Amino acid sequence: MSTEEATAPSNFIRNIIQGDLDSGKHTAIQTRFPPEPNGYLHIGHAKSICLNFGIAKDFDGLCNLRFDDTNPDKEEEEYMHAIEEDVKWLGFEWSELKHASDYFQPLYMFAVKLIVEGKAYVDSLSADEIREYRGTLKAPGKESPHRNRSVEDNLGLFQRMKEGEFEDGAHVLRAKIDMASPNMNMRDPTLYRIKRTHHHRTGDDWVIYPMYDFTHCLSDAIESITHSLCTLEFEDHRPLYDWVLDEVKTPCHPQQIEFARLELKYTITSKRKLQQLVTEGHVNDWDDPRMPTISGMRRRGYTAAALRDFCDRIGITKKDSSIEMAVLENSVREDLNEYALRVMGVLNPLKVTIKNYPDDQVENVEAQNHPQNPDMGTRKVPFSKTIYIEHDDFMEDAPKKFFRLSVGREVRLRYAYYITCTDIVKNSNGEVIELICTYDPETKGGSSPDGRKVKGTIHWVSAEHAIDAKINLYDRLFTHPNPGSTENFVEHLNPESLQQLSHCKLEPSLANANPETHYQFERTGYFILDKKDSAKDKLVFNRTVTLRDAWAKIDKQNNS
RNA sequence: UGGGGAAUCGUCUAACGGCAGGACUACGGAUUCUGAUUCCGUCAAUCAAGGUUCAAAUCCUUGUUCCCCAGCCA
Repeated sequence: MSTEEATAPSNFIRNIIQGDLDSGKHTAIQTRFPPEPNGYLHIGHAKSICLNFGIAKDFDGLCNLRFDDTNPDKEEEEYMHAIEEDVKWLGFEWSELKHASDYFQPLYMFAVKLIVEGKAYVDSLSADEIREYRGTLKAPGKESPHRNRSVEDNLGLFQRMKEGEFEDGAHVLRAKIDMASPNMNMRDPTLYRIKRTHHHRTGDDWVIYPMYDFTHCLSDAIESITHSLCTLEFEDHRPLYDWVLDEVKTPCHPQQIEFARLELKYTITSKRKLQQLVTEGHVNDWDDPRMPTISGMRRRGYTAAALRDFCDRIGITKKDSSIEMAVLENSVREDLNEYALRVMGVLNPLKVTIKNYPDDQVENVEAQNHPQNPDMGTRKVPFSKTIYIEHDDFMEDAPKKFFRLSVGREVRLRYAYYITCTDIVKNSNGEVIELICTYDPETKGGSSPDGRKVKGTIHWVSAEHAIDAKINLYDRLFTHPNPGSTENFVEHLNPESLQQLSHCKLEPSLANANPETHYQFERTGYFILDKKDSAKDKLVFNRTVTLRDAWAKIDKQNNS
């Protein structure tokens, strides 16, 4: 974009940080984005990325990318690469790339320290028993019979857990806090579990893995994070976050601040559910353009600038909210409008024969690549006797407000001539398959010497010169505004979320289209070449987003 | 009386005791060789009830509604 992006609007977290800077509590800001590599990043992560990296950028601080890889059962290498790619694509640079697994050794030492100080113990209850002992939301839990083992016993047991002497699940290390706490997280939370799973980074070095609550706060402290930003569901974990840091006595004690997750209407932002869509084949992959994943949106043609703008617009608060798709689409249109190359493409072709146009004549009309920005230049588009126009641009029984083609009506062909429809040709089913028109040779270039007004301008391609393409049109993935809240979200998938058109006709310049360039097919929307499904002789375009359509509204009103 | 949070136009979000503002949407209108863009305009909100105050979205009291927590997930 030509204009510099303004800094993000303020919010309560930025206010806190500004306050900490003003008061001298901090002289430099350090944040982090801590994804678990167990799936692809989605629009909700984009919110967190923009927040964490955006704050670091605007306050002249640093932001780390840290993989929260403490559960090898779920985590994979593939996801890490995808996440790195997505963060970079969004336009951010991390200060350091870290892994929670980098800290397994110091974490172990911290655990030993807690044991020595009588703040942690090895419990030998089964998972089921631990659950029973935990009590309920309203009833206090009761202490494990192993809670008062001696420090020596605990040390020995924990050591042997680490050395692989016990079966998975035989023992866990727990913090000794308060089994009667009204906060369930404080009822002696598990710190370590035995898990004989190969870790994608540490291999088989460890058979015990630290839990999130133990790992996260300490990782933050190790990295000298000043503000640890996370979502609302971790609010109840903050006392534990602080407890661990206080008991381990880390020199750095980051402040955890929670904000509301992003919810987008008519979609889901749950890695588990997105994963399910992929595994059950409801979508083609994580980067299916209908997915709210960063990779899906990228493939669809959404831009990083649009996503950043969207994240700025939605704000940061502690209130549960659900954003309308229109906000996202607005950000996408606003960005693309600036620089998308204007071209002509016909999605549903209707043949038009211009009977008074010379049979073998071909004229190259000059078309602007961006009417609002002449610097983007012009191109030549071939025009001939037989062309295709959009089927929707003809109506047999057209209302007065319909400014396009109908028998006896005149329209302007963009950058070419005025044509008037004189006859129509139908097939045996009564469907219109061809229009017979005349053109006015005096109107070349799109204006007439007599200055007569033509209300409608339509796009077209020369039949002989057109190139064929497939085009994917997308609609919302779900028909329910909040599919995630329903019993079975899969039941609410929109059967019409993907419409594939296979006989589209595009102007010849598109033969050289590349998947990095955003196009506006005039009057129909923004498109991008699909980088996966396209080949030299087989073009596949994805419609990123439609243009606003005033006629669609009028038409809808007429029909209702 | 388990604990922890949150309530402002249809949807988001500002205002931190002093004119309830902005964005998106919707609806009008102007311009237009894209029914696009651009421009102008209109509709539209403080969860409720009390209280304090010259003045309350903001402070106090009492309610109401919604969200989160009982993984050896994060």
